[in-house]
Amino acid sequence: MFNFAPEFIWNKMSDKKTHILDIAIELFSQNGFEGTSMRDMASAAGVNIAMINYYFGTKEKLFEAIVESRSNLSREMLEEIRTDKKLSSIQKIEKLVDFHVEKVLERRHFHKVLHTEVMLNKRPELNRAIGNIFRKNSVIIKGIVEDGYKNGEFKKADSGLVVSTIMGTINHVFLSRTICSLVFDNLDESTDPFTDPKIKKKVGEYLKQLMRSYLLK
Amino acid sequence: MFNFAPEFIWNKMSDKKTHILDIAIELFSQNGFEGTSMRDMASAAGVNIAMINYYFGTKEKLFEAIVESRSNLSREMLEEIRTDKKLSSIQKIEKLVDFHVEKVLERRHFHKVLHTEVMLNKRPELNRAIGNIFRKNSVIIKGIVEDGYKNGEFKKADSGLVVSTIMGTINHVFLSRTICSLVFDNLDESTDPFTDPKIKKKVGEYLKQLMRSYLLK
DNA sequence: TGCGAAATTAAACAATTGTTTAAGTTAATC
DNA sequence: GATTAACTTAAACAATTGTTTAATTTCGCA
Repeated sequence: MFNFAPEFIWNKMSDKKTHILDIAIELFSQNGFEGTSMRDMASAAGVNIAMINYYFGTKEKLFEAIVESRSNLSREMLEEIRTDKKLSSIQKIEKLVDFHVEKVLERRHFHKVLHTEVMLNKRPELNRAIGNIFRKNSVIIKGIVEDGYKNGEFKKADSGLVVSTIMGTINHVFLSRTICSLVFDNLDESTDPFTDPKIKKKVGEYLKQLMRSYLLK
Repeated sequence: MFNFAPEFIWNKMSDKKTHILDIAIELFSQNGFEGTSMRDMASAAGVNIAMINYYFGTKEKLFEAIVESRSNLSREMLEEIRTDKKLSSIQKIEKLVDFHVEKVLERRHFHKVLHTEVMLNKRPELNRAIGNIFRKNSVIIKGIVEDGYKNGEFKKADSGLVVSTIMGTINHVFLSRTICSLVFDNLDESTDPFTDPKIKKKVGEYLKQLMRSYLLK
C-alpha cells in the first residue's frame, strides 16, 4: 500500500497555528462570523476541528486573534504620512486617500467583515478590538486635517466628518458588489470592478478633488 | 378558574400577519438575519412558531416580505424633491441630504441590516430585493446631480460617486455606535448621539457645505 | 346546525452548531 | 530509556437551528 502525501505540509516559517489563522481570515471574510462554522474551517485548513479550540480557545477568540494580527499594519503607514515633512497637508490627504483605496481594495472581504461586526455590535470583546484599530487610524487622519488648519493651509473643518467621508465613500463603493454596480452603472458584466485600475483611479481622483475643494482655502 | 387576557389583542387594522412583520423588523434590525431565530421572533410576537412559516413560508421569505413592505417609502419622497420646480439644484441636494440623515437616524437598525445583507451577499433573492431599492433611490439622486450640470448650476461631476459620498458618509457615521463615538470624540457617555439634534444638524450642515464646495461652479 | 376551509397548536424532525472529553500519539528533556 | 509535556484524534455532548407534521380548534357561511 502507498502512503499518499498529506494535503498540507507545514513549513517552519508558517506553522499550523498561523495556517489556521490564514484560512480563518479567508472564510470569515467570505461568509462572516456566524456564516463560518468551525467544521468548515477545520476541513478547509485540513486539521482536526478540536485543534482550533486547542489553539485559540473559542471561535470568538480566534476572530480576535485575527484582528490583533492585522492591527498594526496600516497604523505605521499612516503615521509615516502624517509626519512626512516633505509633504503639504493637502498632499498628505491625497496620499492618504490613495492608501485607503488601495488597502480596502486589497483586502475588501476582510474589511467587509470588520464593518459588519462593528455595525451589529454583538460580541463586545471583538467589537472593542476592532474599535481600537479604527480609533488609532482615525486619530492620525484627524491629526492631518487639524494640522492643515493650524498651518493655515485648510479652512476650519470637522476632522471627524472628513474622515467619515473618506472612509465612508470608499466603503460604500467597494464593500458591496451590488452597490458598486449601481455607482458605475455602465459596468461590463464580465470585468471585475474591484481589480479594474480605471475604477480605482476614478474613485481616488474623485475623493482628492472633493477634499481639495472642501479643505483648501 | 380565570381566563387571563392574552398578551396581544389583534386590532383589525394591523392583523396578526403584519404584527409578526413589525416584530420581525425589530429583531432582524437588532440582531441581523442569522442572529435572529424563528423562536425568538415567535415568542416576541406572542405567536406559535409554526404560524410564521404558515404565513411567510421560510425565514428568508419573511425577510424579503419586510424589504418589499418598506420598498416604496422613500422613493416617492425623492421623486418629489427631484421634480420640485421651486428648488434650485443645490437646494434639492440640500433637501436630499436632510432627508437621508433623517431617514437613516429614524430607522438606523433597519438600514444596518440592509447594509450587512447587501455586503455579505449570501441569499441571492434577498440581495436582489435590497439592490432594487438602492437602485431606484440611486437613479433619482444621480438624476438630480446630472440635472444640475445640464442647467449650468453644477460643475461636471461623477453623479454615482456623489451619491456614494452622501450615503457613505451618513452610513459610516450613524450605523455604528462605535464609529460614531470616534467621529464625535467629545461624546458625553450618557447622551445618545443618535437622538441628539445637535449631531444630526452637524452632519447635515457638513454634507451640505461639502456638496456646495464640490458641485457649485 | 353543519360543512369546509382557515387558523392554531404542541410535538417531532433532521441537521448543524461550538465545545469538550478521554484516549491516543509524538517529541523533547533529563 | 523513562518521564513529561505538547499535540492529535474520533467521538460525544448539549444546545439550537429552520421547518414540518398531524391533530385540533376556530370561524365564516350556507
